[in-house]
Amino acid sequence: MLTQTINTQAINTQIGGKIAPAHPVTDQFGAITGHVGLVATEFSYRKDEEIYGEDEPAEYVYQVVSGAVRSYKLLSDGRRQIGAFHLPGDVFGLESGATHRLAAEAIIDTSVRLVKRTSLEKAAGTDVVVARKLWAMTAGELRHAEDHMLLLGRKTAMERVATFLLEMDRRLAVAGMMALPMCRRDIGDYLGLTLETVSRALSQLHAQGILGFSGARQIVLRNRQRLHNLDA
Amino acid sequence: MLTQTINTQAINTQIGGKIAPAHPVTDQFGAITGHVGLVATEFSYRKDEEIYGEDEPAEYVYQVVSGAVRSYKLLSDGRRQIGAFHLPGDVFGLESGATHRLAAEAIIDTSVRLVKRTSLEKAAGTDVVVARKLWAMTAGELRHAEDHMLLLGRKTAMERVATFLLEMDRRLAVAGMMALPMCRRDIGDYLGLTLETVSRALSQLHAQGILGFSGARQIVLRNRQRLHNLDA
DNA sequence: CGTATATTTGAAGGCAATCAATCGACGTGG
DNA sequence: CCACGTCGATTGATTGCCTTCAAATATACG
Repeated sequence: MLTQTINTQAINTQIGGKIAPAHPVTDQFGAITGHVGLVATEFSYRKDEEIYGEDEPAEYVYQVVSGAVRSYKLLSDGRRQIGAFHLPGDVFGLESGATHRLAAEAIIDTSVRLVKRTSLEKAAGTDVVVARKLWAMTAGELRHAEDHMLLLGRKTAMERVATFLLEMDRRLAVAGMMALPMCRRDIGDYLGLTLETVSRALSQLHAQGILGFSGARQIVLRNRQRLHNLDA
Repeated sequence: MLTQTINTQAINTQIGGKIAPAHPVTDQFGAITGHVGLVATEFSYRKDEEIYGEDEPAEYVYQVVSGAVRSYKLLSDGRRQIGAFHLPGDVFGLESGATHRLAAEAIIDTSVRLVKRTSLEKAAGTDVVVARKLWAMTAGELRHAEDHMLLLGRKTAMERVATFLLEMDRRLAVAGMMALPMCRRDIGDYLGLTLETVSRALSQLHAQGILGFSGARQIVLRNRQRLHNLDA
């Protein structure tokens, strides 16, 4: 399963250069592992590979090094709701309880760092700074979920797509351009829409000159203000 | 503003008899205040009174003693998404950051107990048990939000109403009957539907004999199994 | 008991889903 | 280098579920 075990300090050194270079302050994983000297491990998943299943015991906490991950729930007939996308630098799979409440899959080839949940629990039991950090990370996920409930319950299709584009622009734009790792179906399952509706909304935004394509997943926002206006 | 200040121990004694009699184990507020001897205060709100606004500084953490509370977000044009209902025994308004992410209003006349957020923060800084409890409470809210995203993004109107009824049945049924504190509009704004759609779904369930009414807000579930089947 | 509010029910319309076909991008092998 | 095949994305036509608009009925409260 696990390919290698390396010293945390070495990993933290890597972070500055490789992970989330745009947001060095928000490397929450490193903040924890660096603080208590936990041993982190690296591991890789291929496109569409499951990382963990819904209701599975939460053995590890993960941080995306490269690639992208989707967290989702399924209904019995296959309907899927993606609760979050995890991009380089993001921590996912953190649970206060014993099991994962959503399943996680690699969207593309992805490498992660991971630490045992029990190690974090133990560290939190002796170090209030770690405990505070774990709480803050869960609270951050809750904030995102609350915003997303508003989107899913009350926004129109165009508003949802506008919100999505602004979120992705904020999280993964490099030089004004974003390379989406996920397909239209993933976007639809994140926004509570069908892939066709997502495609139509993007086409409409393209026709209005609000965004440009260089391939279906390479998008450049040409007018963030108008996108904000479409976002209710 | 605040009507009285009373000893925590006395409050905890009250809890057993008055608050959440059906779930004495899950009194998380008492677990904290009892542990570190925080001073709790009681306060009352009238029907439809605001308890705090969205993005307001989070000065207090609350527990419903009696009544009911709705937490919600608004879009600029007035569309509303209720994220959660808070019933007797529930803690709400707990934030890891400095501000409330949702607004809160009393649905009916409501009394709460509250403690200063800074007191809890301080307690969590010296007592890892308190810190762990705060994390667990936020994680519980996150779990509910994740379930609710699935409902809002992927369930049909009838499935949403069935889910709602089973949730309320679990949380506030007494002797097989539930007295809903909230109106149809609140239910609709919780489920991402209109009040008319909620009403039609309830009428249909009534016509099928799955539930009975004694007044629009007094509901008795006559067949939980069939309701579960409707819940995907 | 009367009035205001909440709920139910009906009729019509609209937005997104579904069903279906074409287009385009990418990787492979000839 | 290009033909081919596959998967993903776009576009079109139609359907349908839920919303909107409207009115009647029920409930709560002074």
